[in-house]
Amino acid sequence: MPSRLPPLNPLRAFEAAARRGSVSAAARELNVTHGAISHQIRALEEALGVTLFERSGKRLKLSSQGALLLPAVSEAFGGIAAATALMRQPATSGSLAVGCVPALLSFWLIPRVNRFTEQYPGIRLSLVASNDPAQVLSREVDVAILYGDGNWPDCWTRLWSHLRLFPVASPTLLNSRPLRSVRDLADHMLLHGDRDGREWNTWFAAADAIDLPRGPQLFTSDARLSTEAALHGQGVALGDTITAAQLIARGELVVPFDLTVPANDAFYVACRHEVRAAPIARVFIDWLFTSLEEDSRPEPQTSARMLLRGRSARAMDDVQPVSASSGKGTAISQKRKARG
Amino acid sequence: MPSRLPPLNPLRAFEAAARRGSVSAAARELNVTHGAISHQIRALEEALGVTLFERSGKRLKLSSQGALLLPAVSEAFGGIAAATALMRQPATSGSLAVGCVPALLSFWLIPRVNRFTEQYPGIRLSLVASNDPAQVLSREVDVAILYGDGNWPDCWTRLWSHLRLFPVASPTLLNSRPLRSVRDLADHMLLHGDRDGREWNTWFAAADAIDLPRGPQLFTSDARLSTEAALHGQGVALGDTITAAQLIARGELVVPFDLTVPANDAFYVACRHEVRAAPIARVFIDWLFTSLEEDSRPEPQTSARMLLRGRSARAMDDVQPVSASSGKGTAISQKRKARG
DNA sequence: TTTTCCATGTGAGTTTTTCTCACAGAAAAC
DNA sequence: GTTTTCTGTGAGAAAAACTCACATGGAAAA
Repeated sequence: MPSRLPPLNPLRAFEAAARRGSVSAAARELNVTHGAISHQIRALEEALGVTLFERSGKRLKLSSQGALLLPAVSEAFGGIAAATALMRQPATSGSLAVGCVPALLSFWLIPRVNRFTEQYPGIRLSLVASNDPAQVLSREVDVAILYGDGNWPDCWTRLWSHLRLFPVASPTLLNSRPLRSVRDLADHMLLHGDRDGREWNTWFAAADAIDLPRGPQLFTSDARLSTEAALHGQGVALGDTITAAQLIARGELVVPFDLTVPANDAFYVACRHEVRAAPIARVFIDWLFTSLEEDSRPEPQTSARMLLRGRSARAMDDVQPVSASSGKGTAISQKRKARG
Repeated sequence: MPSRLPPLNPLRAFEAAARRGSVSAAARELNVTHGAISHQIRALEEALGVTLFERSGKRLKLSSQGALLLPAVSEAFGGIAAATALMRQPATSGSLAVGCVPALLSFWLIPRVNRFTEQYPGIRLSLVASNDPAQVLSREVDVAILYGDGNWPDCWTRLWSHLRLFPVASPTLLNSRPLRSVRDLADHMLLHGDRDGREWNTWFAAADAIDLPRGPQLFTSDARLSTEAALHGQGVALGDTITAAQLIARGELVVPFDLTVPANDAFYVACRHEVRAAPIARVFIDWLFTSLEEDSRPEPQTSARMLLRGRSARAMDDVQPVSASSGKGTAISQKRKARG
């Protein structure tokens, strides 16, 4: 009766040799002689009763049976290596790859990340501008802040924040070409952070201005670009209280109208289950949530409401003021992939 | 510089002990002494620099660090075991445990299983009468034919057959006490294959006889028992074209009315993903589907329709003949767990 | 064509790992 | 309280892993 598992050390030698395509290279990797690898491969072939390599010519070539075995073994050892690497790794040192929606990365995370790195100097963050959930599973990133509906199977996922959308523009632009009513938007370039103008359509619908003639339009692939264009006075973009909050607070962007539109989607934090269990990931995720709370506690409530109230006194034309109904002020919403 | 992988044999001992929650049980499983397991766990803890078990009381309890490690290791070893099992196992030899709904097992699979075993004499089938999906995951059975809605997570699942229900009774019984109309059912014992009479209620509703007075009732835990009672002339049960088809074809049961009722649930074939990949499971599953096709091809279409048409000529009272709408004849439906 | 380099295979001997055995203490069951 | 069952431990035995030295053969360079 053969045991459930093959001899594991010979299996390790097989995996290294197959991956490297060379007995000598595997030997070097595992810090043993080539003879040891050769013996181990033979031992495994004998235990399994199959030929794992074709031996024709100087170098080994994987047999069809060996090719069947390699993927499962590679994955298995990969999983073990990752899990034990986590065990060896102290809670507050090591590297962490973080994926983040581009606009959020530029306008929220990057201005704040020094708070995290100062608190955890042993952690080396690697930031990736991306809204691709597949990068979580493929291990390109360890933790991701994604914009979407949160339905990513096989991941640990938690809602980070809902959003609301509203128009933003550079104060310089609005000084030279004021926005007194929604109709005045036709005099400005509309800056889209999505490719089909869905965000702006949603806002116009809520403003009962879906059929209003529009001026020139600029379409960009993500909200970071449209926001940057707005910052440069190119036109009016749709912002949200999270990514645009600091820009608004610093007066780099102003909010001409009181109307906000809730997004269908939201920001979520996601990671693989095994990563969620790692202390280094946990401290970063905890930091994300507490940072958001701190942002939404005394300061952004003040700045967002003061700001929007200022605008409503100036541009109350056919857009009605939105009742500030919650202590969190007007949450900003946005369309899927548009915040990306 | 620690190697990429921890010592693999100690890791195997850890996994077995953690899974079993017992050093002695792990020792038995791996065919070594408990002392060997104890040493190996210690060696692993030393190599990783962590404590994997809490040692308070008699038995081991997984520590938080151990709990971090176990899932990855279990999965890794599961993948290796599956891959190597494939290598060792010829396609048409070995043992396969099959779970099957009791009625289907007795009246469909057992009369046919010789066809499979004759075709694959090297395969040793083990049959279990059960409709419990948990047995698939817990490895008590390798493949299961289950009656339900097909929603069993973590399993490979494929629809095998939909069903329709209709009354069946022994010809001997009907000779002495004929069924000329639905009202005549009150003169017979109603044989239930479920505990709440839901099947018969469904059929009576379709027959516009939900309020018809009913005679004596016998409730059984599964359709095999109710069918067997019908075979013994105890009364009228609800049958279906799959489990009752052969009985009907052989004249052991007759169908007094033309009305059939579709089931909410169906028969599904289910197995663990790793089992699905095994050639031995694949040949059995393929055989199941081809056998069903062969059953529904020329012969059962003929026998089922001839049979039902015979009844409609005899008992057309207030039950209207069902239009034979498909080449597969009248499919038989039944209620969840009732076919069990 | 010959020479050189580099690859893997192999058997015997050495080292390391795995395992057994016997004893021990403690917890749990009776 | 006694008995059973559990895990831990050190020393020694057995098995696995590894080294070493020799061997063969393929491929590239001269």
